[in-house]
Amino acid sequence: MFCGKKWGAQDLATNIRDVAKAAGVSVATVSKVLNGYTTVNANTKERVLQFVKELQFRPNSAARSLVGRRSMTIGIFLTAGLAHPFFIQILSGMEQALKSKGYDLIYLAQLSWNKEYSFVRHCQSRNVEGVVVFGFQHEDMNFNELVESGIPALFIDLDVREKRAGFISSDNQEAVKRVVDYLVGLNHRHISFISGNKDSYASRYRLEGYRAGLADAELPYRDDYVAEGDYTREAGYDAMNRLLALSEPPTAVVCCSDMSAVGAMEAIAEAGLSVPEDISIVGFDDIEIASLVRPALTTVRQDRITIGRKSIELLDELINDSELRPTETIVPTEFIIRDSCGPAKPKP
Amino acid sequence: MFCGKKWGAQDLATNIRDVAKAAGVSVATVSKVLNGYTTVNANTKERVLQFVKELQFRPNSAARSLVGRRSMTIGIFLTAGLAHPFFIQILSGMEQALKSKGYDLIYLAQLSWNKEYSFVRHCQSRNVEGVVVFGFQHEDMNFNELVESGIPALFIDLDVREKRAGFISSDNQEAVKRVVDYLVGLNHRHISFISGNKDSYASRYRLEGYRAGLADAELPYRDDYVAEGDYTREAGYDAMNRLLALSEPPTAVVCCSDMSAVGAMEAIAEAGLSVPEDISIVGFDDIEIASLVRPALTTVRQDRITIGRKSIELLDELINDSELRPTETIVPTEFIIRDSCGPAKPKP
DNA sequence: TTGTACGCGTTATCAA
DNA sequence: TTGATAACGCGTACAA
Repeated sequence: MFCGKKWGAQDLATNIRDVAKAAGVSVATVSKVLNGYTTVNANTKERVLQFVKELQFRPNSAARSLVGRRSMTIGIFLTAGLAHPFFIQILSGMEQALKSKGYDLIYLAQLSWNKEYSFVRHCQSRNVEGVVVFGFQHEDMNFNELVESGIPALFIDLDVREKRAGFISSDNQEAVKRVVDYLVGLNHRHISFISGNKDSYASRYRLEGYRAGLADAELPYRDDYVAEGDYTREAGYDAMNRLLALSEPPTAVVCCSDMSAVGAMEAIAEAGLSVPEDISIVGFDDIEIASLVRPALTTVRQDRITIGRKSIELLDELINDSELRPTETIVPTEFIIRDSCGPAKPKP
Repeated sequence: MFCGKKWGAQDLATNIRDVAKAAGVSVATVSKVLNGYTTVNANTKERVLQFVKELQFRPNSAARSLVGRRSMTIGIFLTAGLAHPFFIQILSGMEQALKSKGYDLIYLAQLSWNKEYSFVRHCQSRNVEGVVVFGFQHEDMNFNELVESGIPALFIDLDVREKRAGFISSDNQEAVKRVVDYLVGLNHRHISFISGNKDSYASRYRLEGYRAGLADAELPYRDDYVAEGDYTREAGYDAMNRLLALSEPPTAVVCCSDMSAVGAMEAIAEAGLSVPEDISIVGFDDIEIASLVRPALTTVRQDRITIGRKSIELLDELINDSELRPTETIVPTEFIIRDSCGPAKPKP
């Protein structure tokens, strides 16, 4: 059976009254000291702080958020679950900022998609001050409810410009344009694109970059050179097979993720061709696998640490300034050249 | 500036009083309905539940935990940070159990190692009901404080048997013994072991398994065949180079992680040797990379989903039964045979 | 400069 | 079977 709120035999958690008693002042004074009021005598302040330290006092956050002060809690809202290979790197970036801003991170595990459940209500019941959202589309359930709730929200990889909501993403368009420029410089004239989920924000802008790169080189845009994927290895494999079946297959392929690039390379190997001699491949993300695979993958590195850190910093601004206009932040990428690209084969 | 606790123009969060008013009953009655008391009329119960649904009422968890009821919050305590490649898979397993038990997960980001900071106080101030701990050693700071605090704790990969604390891990010893048996079956007589951090719990028991396997095959244990690593690729690379420098290098190597196996394979390739023709390699974990690398890595799969799920289930038991004796749980592993092992070369 | 007293939203006790 | 009310720990007007 559950045996009360505390864990030990007796309640050991010191509260503000213990500190007040020890320091010989009132609880109000202790509270003022802790909340940075200047209307308190330097000596008493000193004394109070000393006992706070001695008794290892930490204000109970439940009581604190109950009286209407801050809960110092940020929620994360993920469609893909915590273990998403890309998101997890973002988390490390978030850690630093969370720490320096003093937030703890709460993962609302109860998330479910049935009608009874409301993510917003869940946040409210937890007194969450703001949320980071990842893996979302505009059409998804709960989206409007979230945006309209006025809970400060920061979206990763989804362009949301609403009151109290901002977003952050890599410079997808510029990144892919640079990749195409690079391939053009290697004399490629038949360049394909394997997309991510077709209406995901990131994939859309990467496609734009692809078109811009072609336009810049005065190369025609061909529908059949764009193969739809969904960021996965399997989708990359299938997409590549479709491209190989064309009467005039591409000599270079830009993929929307490293995993789909790996899948594409497998398809190429199965077709008896080789990378980069026959076909050049470029990935996206620079996950660990990119440098492990053979040939090592030329790819676009997303600065996930910065994305994570900035997410929290921006969310913190959104929380602290209710009048802030919608913010959007684009994080530069880095082009990592390894071994999966080579000069285009001269026409036979 | 910060503008009050709520996000919108007015406070929209319905509370228990709103529900009571709407249903024409007292707050006490609503509370009883919500907490499963049977001393409430079926009709009123019905009415109350209807308005709870209609108003989308969710009890404020801060208020709830303040009055001494449960906070439904579980903390995680990691030395390695959230992005640890192994831990992240465990998280997915935890998700399911958290959801079904009704917990949310809080990551105490403020974690720091200075003297002022007390992890236990942090948990108490957040009313955390229990913690999952990963990446810890017995000697680590805060360890005693945590164990003595009486906060229910579940350790992953660390053998802790204390009041209110239990642990879970893979069957490390058995797993490695089976690997050695397998290699012996391939006629290997010179089998090395690349360890993880030498005093980590997992590495210690894997070493035991290695010794047991050798003993079983009546093969001598040689100190110089055990190379210390720390689970990383770099350490695996270095360790392998030390093994290759022996006057009688091993023909098979058991590694404590897939990443160190990858490092070892790189060292072997650089030495002009090949896997598995010259040297057989076995990894541990079966992370995604294991199947991507060439040759695909033969390895031990840890059932991370089960480890994660059981962590929460066990912790839940620890939370709900203060008299529970220390629990320990060993999760079976699976031996995954791929392409990195072959028969031992006959002596020249 | 300090202290008293009320309220935050909920649960538990006890009287009705 | 229901309702009034005292906690829970803290922040903050307002009084001293």
